[in-house]
Amino acid sequence: MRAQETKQETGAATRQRLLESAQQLFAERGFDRVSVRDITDQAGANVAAVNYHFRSREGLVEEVMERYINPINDERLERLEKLERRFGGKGVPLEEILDAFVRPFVTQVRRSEMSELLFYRLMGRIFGDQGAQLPATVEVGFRSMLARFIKAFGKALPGLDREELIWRVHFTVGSMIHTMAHSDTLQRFTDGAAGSPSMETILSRFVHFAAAGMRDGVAVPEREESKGSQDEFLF
Amino acid sequence: MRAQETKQETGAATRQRLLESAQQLFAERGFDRVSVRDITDQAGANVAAVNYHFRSREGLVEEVMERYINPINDERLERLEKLERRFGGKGVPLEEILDAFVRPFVTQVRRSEMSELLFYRLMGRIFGDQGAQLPATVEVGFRSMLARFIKAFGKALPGLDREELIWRVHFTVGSMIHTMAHSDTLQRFTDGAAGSPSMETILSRFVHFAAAGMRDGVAVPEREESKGSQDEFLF
DNA sequence: GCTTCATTCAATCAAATGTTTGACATGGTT
DNA sequence: AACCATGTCAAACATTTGATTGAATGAAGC
Repeated sequence: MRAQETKQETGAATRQRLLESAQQLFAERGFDRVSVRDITDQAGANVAAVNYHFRSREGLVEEVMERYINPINDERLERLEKLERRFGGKGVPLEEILDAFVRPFVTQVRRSEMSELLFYRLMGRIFGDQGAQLPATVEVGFRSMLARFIKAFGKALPGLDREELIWRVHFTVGSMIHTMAHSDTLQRFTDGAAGSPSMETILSRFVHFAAAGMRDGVAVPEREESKGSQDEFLF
Repeated sequence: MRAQETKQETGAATRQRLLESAQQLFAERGFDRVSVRDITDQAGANVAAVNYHFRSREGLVEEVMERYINPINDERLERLEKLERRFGGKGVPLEEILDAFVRPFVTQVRRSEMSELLFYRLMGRIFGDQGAQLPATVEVGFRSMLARFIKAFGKALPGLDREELIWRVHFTVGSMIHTMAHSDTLQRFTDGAAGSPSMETILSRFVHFAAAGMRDGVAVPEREESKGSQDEFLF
């Protein structure tokens, strides 16, 4: 417990190497499919090092997950608050909120020393490799951040039913995660017809796509003949 | 090899039970995280049964993956062709194409004897649990199906740059997969504020969301005010 | 009754897994 | 010097893993 904070110069080096080997291998193969020995070998460390520095394999997994996700969530909130200060009481534009939601990934990819591809894959896996449930701090942070953004989206889309809104946010989040985790697959499936756009271009495309999707049918549920508000749509 | 086709009445029963236990456990925990013994125990079979009937654990995994995905891809194509016959040379409505793309899941969930939740989770895992790469037949089928749909989307969205189109399809696919795999997570994250909509409602919401996202900025009868067509968006 | 074939099963295998142990090294403090 | 905390390491641990073997079962065909 205490050992993780009180670190010597030399010891911290091994810890760091383990962390970096781990996140790279996790990104490449997924959180399962990577053994403790895979990690220690690549880090040039002893097998026992993982248990010494992180208590258990699970502890290492959790730390890798928290390492970037928590800063990303924090930055998301900072950006959102800044926007709300800038635009005053009513109406941050939808596109700006979406930008605040996704751009922190770009900020953090630089802090990491991983390639863009690998970093985004790792991010995608954290949410996608379901079953590996999120560590408590991540789950809690993500929940409150999401609640905060749902509120902001609600303001930007006045008149939209709350349940409808939540599902559109869900679609948006899914689109984002999948884009991060599987953009290389896209290339494989389309014989390279997806081009090699810069991150900025992808971001822009995503924001426009999501904004249009979320905005759709704001004021009226499109069909006047539908009775109530939260009624089922006829398909 | 040959044993998988030539099956006796009694033998087929065990094979079937293994398949059903496997798909349920895979859906619940993910393709890793389930051991051969987990499966044989739940199926009330001997440990050797998996290797006898499916050659290896991997063989079982592949069969579970192919079992529904291939029929789904087939049904997608059938629906699309039917639509094109109905609407003639130009212009199947975007929403109809999207419907043809997602509705086959609803068809197949009935054929399976799994709960909706579990079935969709399984479908989500097949594409989401990246690293477990798709079996050859699935990969090939998916590729050609996707190419076919991209062409159809292109017709429904005239003037849209091909690369841009592909990315929007990617966003759409991601949204769909995530929705299937993580709709229960949505409930957890939003304290049940997402309601308990029927599959039909979710489908309708998804189709509208994706259609709006894909249509964004495209000059179509609906929105006259849109400016250019295939310009790069400034962000 | 005998053979043939698919199927089932207990037993066993080697390999890989995460974790623990106790010895050892090192550098700083008293 | 003695002491102590921190870190490293080879060795070993008990489980779990996917897979294989060879004997047994049983029904179908001759």
